[in-house]
Amino acid sequence: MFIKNLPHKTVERLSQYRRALLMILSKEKTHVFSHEIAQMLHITPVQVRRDLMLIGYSGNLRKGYDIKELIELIGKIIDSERGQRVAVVGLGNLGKAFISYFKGKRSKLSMIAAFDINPEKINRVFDGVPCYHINQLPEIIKQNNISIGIITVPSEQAPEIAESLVLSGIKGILNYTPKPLNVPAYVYLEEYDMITSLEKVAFFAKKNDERFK
Amino acid sequence: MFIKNLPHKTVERLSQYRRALLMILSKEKTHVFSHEIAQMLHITPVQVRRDLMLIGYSGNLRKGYDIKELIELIGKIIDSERGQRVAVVGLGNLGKAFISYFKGKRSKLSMIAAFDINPEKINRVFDGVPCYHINQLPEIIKQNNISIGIITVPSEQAPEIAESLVLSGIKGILNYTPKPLNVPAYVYLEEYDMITSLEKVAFFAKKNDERFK
DNA sequence: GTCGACATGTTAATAAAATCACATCAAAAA
DNA sequence: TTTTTGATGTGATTTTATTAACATGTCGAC
Repeated sequence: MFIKNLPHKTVERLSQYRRALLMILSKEKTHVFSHEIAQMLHITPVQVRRDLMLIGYSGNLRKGYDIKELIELIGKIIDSERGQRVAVVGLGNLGKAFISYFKGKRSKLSMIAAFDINPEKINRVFDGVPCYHINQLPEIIKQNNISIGIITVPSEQAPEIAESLVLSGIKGILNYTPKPLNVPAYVYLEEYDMITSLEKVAFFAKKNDERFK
Repeated sequence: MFIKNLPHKTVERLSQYRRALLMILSKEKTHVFSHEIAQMLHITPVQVRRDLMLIGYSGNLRKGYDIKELIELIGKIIDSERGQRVAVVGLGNLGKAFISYFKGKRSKLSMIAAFDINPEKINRVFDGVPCYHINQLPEIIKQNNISIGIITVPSEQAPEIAESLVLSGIKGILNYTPKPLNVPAYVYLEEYDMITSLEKVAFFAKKNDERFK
């Protein structure tokens, strides 16, 4: 399914719509209104309708949107038909958090491998995911056709890991390290830094506080 | 220090500038050019200059920006003069990751407490941070004047935790749960969902792949 | 039947963020 | 001195994202 140039924010929200819809889907409730979706995610109904417009989905004027149909359509758009395989590099607390959190979420994404350098972790299975030594990374990535890598190693090591992932043919990287990475244009890179988020919250909390005082 | 209405994105970058600058600060290197900062963070020099303009900082036309001065100025803007105290609710893998990650980062933010319900964790210290039972939360938050809460509990419990934090007088919340929260306007709320991020990477990786094929 | 209530779908307007384009200036080089 | 180089600072523009406004359509009530 092709929709040209879906905005980044819309893609994020589609993922959230789907999850919210999966939660409320039931025998009794087969349809949902834009304002209901909006309320669940604390956004406006217009935003929801606009997003659905962008993916070309039409609801029923009186009943709202068919939940099941909508879930399926979102899947057709954001999932890859053949599924995508994911690996976590760095099985520290954050890597583990990701894996546990991921587990059980049904999805076209499957968590295939973890990598670390700690001998105690290597060749063991964490939450269903086997852990290998980092120098097996290229081999395992290629063999299993893993296309997405999540980097949760200490930041100094992030650049070499990224390079190794790219050389192994990865298509997308999610970097949780504060070290900004350099990747070629054909690899999609998303970065998230927890400390920055915290400082942002601190800043706006302070500001809010002054404003409401 | 007051600058009216700094854009969200600028605040995020200021946090990153500061960290990058702290890394390169040394006796030999006292000044930095906008294009150097830009290169470190993979953004454009104009973006950097624009951000610095917004906080009213002027560089030297020939030498660039005084690193030390800039670090200090950013501190004056994004830090709270009296410091802010932070607590993590939920000492699972993610909560631990946050604490370890946070440790040692010098800053006006101090991690004061963790909360959990697991008896094995309660009344023990993790990475310098004491862990209490969740029903002590209001008490500890108030006593220690904690103004920022990070939520890393399982998502079902997130709403009640958020409510409890708000009632205890928290000023900002960072929610790592996929459950969108409801808080009054005087509390700043930032939400981040790892699964959504991953799905986003998956989507754009797929798209990129098609485009470059 | 027709009217009112209430959703959807979409164009237009606005706001937020990033980028372009260039005036300006200081120092080194000619 | 004068010119060239290479940086900053910022108005103007473009791009991205959100919100407003409203035309349209369907069902139930009367």
